Amino acid sequence: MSEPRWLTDTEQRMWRALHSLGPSLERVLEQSLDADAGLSGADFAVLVPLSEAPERQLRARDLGLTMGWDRSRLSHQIRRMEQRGLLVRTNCPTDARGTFIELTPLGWQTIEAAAPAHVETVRRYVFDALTADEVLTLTALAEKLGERLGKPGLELCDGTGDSQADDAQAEGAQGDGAQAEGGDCAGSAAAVDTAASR
Amino acid sequence: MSEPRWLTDTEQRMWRALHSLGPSLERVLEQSLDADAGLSGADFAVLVPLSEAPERQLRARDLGLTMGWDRSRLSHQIRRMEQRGLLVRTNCPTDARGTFIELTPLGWQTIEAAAPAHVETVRRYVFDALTADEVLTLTALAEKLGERLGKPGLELCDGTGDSQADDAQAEGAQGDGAQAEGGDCAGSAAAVDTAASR
DNA sequence: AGCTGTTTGCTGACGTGTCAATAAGGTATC
DNA sequence: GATACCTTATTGACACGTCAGCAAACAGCT
Repeated sequence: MSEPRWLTDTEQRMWRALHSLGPSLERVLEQSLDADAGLSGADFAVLVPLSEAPERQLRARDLGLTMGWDRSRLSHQIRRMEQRGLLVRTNCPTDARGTFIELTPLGWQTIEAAAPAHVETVRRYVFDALTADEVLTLTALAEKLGERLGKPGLELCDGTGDSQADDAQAEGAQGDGAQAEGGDCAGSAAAVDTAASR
Repeated sequence: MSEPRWLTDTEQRMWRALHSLGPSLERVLEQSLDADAGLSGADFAVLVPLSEAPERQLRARDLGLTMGWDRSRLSHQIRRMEQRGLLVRTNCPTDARGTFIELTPLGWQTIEAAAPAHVETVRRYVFDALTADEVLTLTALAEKLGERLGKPGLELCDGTGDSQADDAQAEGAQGDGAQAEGGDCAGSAAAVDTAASR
């Protein structure tokens, strides 16, 4: 095993910013969603596809596929939401295994009331900070990364390709190892990801 | 209340890509971290600051501030990790309320072994897909958004300083911990605009 | 028909994060 | 030194997501 390709200062800075972005975004959205409509992010995520579906109902299978959710997770979530009266479960006539999830009037009313505040939050915290060009740029970058991350087993694909990545900057940024005896690894760990939290 | 400022198609596309990025990233990191070292993201997040600290120990308070974690969450996490032998708790001599969290040899060995694979994962899934210019661009955008979204956990974060800046790296840890995933509302992206149209 | 494998959905157990309450040590003020 | 208040850390109850396991229903095949 060769020496790990530790991150440069520049890379580290990007990594921290990028890695902390998800939780920050999530935190803000979840909070305002709950404050405005008494919904969790998961609640909202379920309500949206249902509200868009014809008859405001979907098979549990399709709902799960749409959201990329586990069947188990969806089942638990649906059960809780059904108890709160946001939706109901009905039998699927064509497939006895299936279950239809249908929005109740309360569920519809709830998401209808929540949407304006939600979009306003998204605007205020995201789009109001970006120019039109930046939106396009960020779209391209996010989609590129998302595509790569989406493929679970993408271990050895880069060999062939155009890994144009570069390594302009030298590394060796790990200075800090000094204080820790011996192990320069302390620095290395930090180099990867001080903000490794999830 | 005026008409909500619904998202355009272009904005919606960016929103979807951006909003799904966090969960995707987390999923990949968590998975490989667990496969390579038997650690969760939270485990790793705790180990990193400890491994960098002098004497490899920190007060629970400081550790919590560094990561932007709740006291309660930290206490639970520390208890579990102590049971696994990764760290130990000792009394703080100067403040009887305090608790020192200290890395055990096993804990040190664990993170030392985990770091190389972790940084390799980050490279493969993120940096290998980006050019040097893109890294700079993404850094700027992510930092701009992150700033607006507020510091995830850390009160003192980068803006204010604090940083023990030994060397290049350092700089306050951007906590981020905050809450765990929760819904990755890919759908919510849609909702922001779709529910709007009607 | 029977056999086999897959799909669909549910459940219980478990790990983790959040919240409220608790306790105890410190600090300020009178 | 007694009072009130803040800080620090822990705990238990609860909500949520993941996992393994289950059962019923479908589909394909002989």
